[in-house]
Amino acid sequence: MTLDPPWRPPAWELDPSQPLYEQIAHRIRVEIAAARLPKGTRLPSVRDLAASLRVTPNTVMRAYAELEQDGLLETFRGQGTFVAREPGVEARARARIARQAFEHVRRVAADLGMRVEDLLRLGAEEEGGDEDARSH
Amino acid sequence: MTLDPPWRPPAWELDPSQPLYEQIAHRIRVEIAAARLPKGTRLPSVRDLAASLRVTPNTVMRAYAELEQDGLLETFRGQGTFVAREPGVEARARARIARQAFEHVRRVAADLGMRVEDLLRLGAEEEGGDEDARSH
DNA sequence: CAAGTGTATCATGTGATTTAATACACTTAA
DNA sequence: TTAAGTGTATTAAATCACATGATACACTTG
Repeated sequence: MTLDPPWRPPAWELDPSQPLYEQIAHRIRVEIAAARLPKGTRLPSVRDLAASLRVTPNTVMRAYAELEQDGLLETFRGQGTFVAREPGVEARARARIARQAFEHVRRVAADLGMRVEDLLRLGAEEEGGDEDARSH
Repeated sequence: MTLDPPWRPPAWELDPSQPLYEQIAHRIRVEIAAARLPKGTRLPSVRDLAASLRVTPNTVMRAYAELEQDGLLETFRGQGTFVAREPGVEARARARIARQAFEHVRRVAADLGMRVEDLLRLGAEEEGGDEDARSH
């Protein structure tokens, strides 16, 4: 075999209380968006990544499937899973993430009746503060 | 009875795939942060809100408990649940939400190796666009 | 053919969430 | 005192998404 040296994922910690397959998909999405995963790059096989993450192949499958659904990946039976060659994948992935982030703060700001600008300024000021301010 | 006219929640839809008690807590948190729920305001009784949301009293209890834990509410047995009188509740609630929102975009930007400023600018441009841009 | 790909389908287990039904402790008005 | 309305606690059960584990199939390449 040894067609292409498959991309090797960086050390991953799967902690946060989010579905495993979502975490996996998210990490890959980010790697693509950040252009650290060039188009055409071969991903680890479902079984390999599963083993490396101490997870079931089924779970990795679900992550890959979601990303293929998004058009970020393309798979070929018997060959492997690759970052989509379609032009603009990185840009699309990046734009998508950026838009979601913006809409998030947009909604929060609207809920509070604030402008996005002011909300973020306030949030930045609170950096590292608060913790458990109220002594109760 | 009829001590105080308890605060009447606006029409609520409990759709998003988040725990019910989290959704309830979030809505109240926002109302407090936005100062639409002044300190000392009496909330609907656990049973009333539960009935109005077509939910179990247990679920509302959990939401109230979480907010009391955060110091946003204070409860008195036999009397009811109220917005904490402690000075600065609204500000604290608002600051907390703002900080979380900021840290969110902060992390996303870091993941992409972008500055928060640029991330949001990009996200704002994409407003309403994309949808399902890739034709696959 | 053999080894390595993706894919599909089960049955099963697990854990958080939610329901439902009670029961208890307290406060207030009648 | 009584009754109605508060919050609170407990228990059993149902549900559901998630993840596992095992197995089988389809395909590509050397």
